[in-house]
Amino acid sequence: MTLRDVARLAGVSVATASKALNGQPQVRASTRERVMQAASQLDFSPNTLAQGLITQRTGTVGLLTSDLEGRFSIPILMGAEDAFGTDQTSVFLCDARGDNIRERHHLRALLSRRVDGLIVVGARPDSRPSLGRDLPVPVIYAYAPSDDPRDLSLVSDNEGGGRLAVDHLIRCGRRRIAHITGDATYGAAQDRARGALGRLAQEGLEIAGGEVWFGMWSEAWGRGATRMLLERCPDVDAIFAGSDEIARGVLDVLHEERLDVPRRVAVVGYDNWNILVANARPPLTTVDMNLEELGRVAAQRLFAAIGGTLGSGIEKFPGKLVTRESTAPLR
Amino acid sequence: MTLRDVARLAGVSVATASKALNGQPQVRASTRERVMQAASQLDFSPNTLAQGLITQRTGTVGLLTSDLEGRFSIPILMGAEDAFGTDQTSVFLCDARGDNIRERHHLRALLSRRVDGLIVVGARPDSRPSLGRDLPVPVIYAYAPSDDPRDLSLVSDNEGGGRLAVDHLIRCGRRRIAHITGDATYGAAQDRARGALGRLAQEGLEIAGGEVWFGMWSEAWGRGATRMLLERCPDVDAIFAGSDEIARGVLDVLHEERLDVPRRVAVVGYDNWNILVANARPPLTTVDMNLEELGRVAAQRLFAAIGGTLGSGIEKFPGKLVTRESTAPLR
DNA sequence: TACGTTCCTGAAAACCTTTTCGGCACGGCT
DNA sequence: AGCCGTGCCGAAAAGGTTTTCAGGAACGTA
Repeated sequence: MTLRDVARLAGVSVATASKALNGQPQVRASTRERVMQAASQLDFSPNTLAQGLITQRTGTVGLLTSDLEGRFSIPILMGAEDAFGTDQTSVFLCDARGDNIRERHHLRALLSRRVDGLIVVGARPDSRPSLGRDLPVPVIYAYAPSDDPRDLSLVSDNEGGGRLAVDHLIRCGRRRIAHITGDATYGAAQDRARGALGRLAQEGLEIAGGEVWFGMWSEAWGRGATRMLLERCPDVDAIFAGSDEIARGVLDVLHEERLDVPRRVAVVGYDNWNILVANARPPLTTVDMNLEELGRVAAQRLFAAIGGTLGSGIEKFPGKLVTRESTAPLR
Repeated sequence: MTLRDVARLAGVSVATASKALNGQPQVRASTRERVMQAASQLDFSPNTLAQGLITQRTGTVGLLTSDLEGRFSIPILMGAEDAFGTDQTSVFLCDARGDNIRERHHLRALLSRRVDGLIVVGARPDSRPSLGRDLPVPVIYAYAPSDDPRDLSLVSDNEGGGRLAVDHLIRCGRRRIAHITGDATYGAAQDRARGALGRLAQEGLEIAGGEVWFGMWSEAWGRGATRMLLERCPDVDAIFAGSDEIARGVLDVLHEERLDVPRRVAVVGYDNWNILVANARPPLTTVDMNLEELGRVAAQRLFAAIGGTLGSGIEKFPGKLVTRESTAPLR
């Protein structure tokens, strides 16, 4: 099962066998053919440890995530896994469970396995501590940016997403647009709200209800806020929810109040979380953060940086609006 | 950064340095101390590739999943990751996207990386093709069993889960219990139904509505089936739903019909999918498949089998009932 | 002093591959 | 005939570690 066996079967030296299998030019075509045949006959596959030891490339990367159960890591992880493909690169998955010292442990383990690079996926879209600048491999931060601006971070453009949602509502002819969103301590909530307000201002509109409704990332808050909103501003004709969960709560109350969606009130969510949007009544128009794409690009950037050098700063990824039946033009 | 550097700094040979760091007995205490000091001073961490090359143990395992986005792989993956810990073992994550040839590719890559073992996580609870018996490393199938009974598979006990749910409803004093569930081609749906019917028979009860309602794993089906059920059997006092999604649909219709949950009708779901059960009105009693535990045990079994040998057959894992407000004793 | 023990240390082989470089054979040229 | 160039192949080193085994020192005993 080793190269030596292949070489013996083909009647050549290991050196020649190696060159034959790796497409090196200094080997006669007929010899190469014999080696290839021997290799496939023995079902030979090279020991990547030995390869890595000598080439100083392992063809592995570490994926350091902080919460696997969180729904944001997964699409990014899939995108990255996808981009690396099965060809050359394998991915070490490490979940730090949000624990800093576990993260250091994982980091240490990954480095001693000589990974070629690292992708760090945060749990919340707010910035997280840098792993440090003195690592022997390139590092890319995804979703949650590093707090060190010299690192390279890829994040979702929340402000753009908020603008996108409101823009769509305006194009649907809505004029009394409210915004119900989650925890105000989340940068993402602030950014989405800023984008929404910006687009409204551009149109000369005020936010319906007089303010952005910050609260929690839950259906219950979506329900509660909607009731308060309807009391203060009964003629609202569109609600932009800061998450699909909140949007579900919003829909629930509108349904109870017999306010037709989308004819009377249009609703836009955020996240494009399939289980929520597909089952909603009616199916929910929402902003998709394009996380798979983000993961894919992270992988590509990392791949390009291996051996070379990495950029720095925070790169924002635009989301995209996915329209379903919860929004429609007025009449 | 290599062992040679450590040895040089400590004034010993690499052999002695290796033995000192690995706790081998044939080294004087003072010498060991010097080596340890040198190692920590240089922040030395051994090259696991070289170690693996010589010890024939890489301390890595492959996690071969068929659908990452599926919600079932993730908890299992977390349990496994958890059990391996950061100490010795790292996990290669490979997602085959349900594609058979991609799976073969990944398998080949993992073997050439000399993983010490494999965990295969299926997408559906039905059986899947075996990877074969002639692999050089132990393999454990999780969630979806292998179709070869000589392999070792760890799966969730769906029949037990169905029994558990109905048992709880009976203890709550319910007598007219219905079962609305998903796609009849899923073994899991059949098993849960069998468990439910078995427990009912044991109590001398018939299923309310006269039959198990098979359909789809969606809220919409939950709503539709509930309407039909209420028409055929208006005095139903409990509904066991085959998934939390379906249960959400059930709750929705009961809410519309002003049938109080749990006083008038009790509802039990399946999966304990947090986003759905926590946000439900009222929060949903449900069966938790204990998938993290399953993943954890899979990892432990695999770890034990490395070097040794593995059992075979299908091992079932009991679920557990998580009670919330959607069920309560009658009066 | 000579010898056997015990304890510790280091040289070297091994794991498997890649890559460099020297060498061999052969043909063509002067 | 002697020389050079070209094309192909193999010996050997390298990568970093573990493990075996031989040897040296110190010590006690005869």
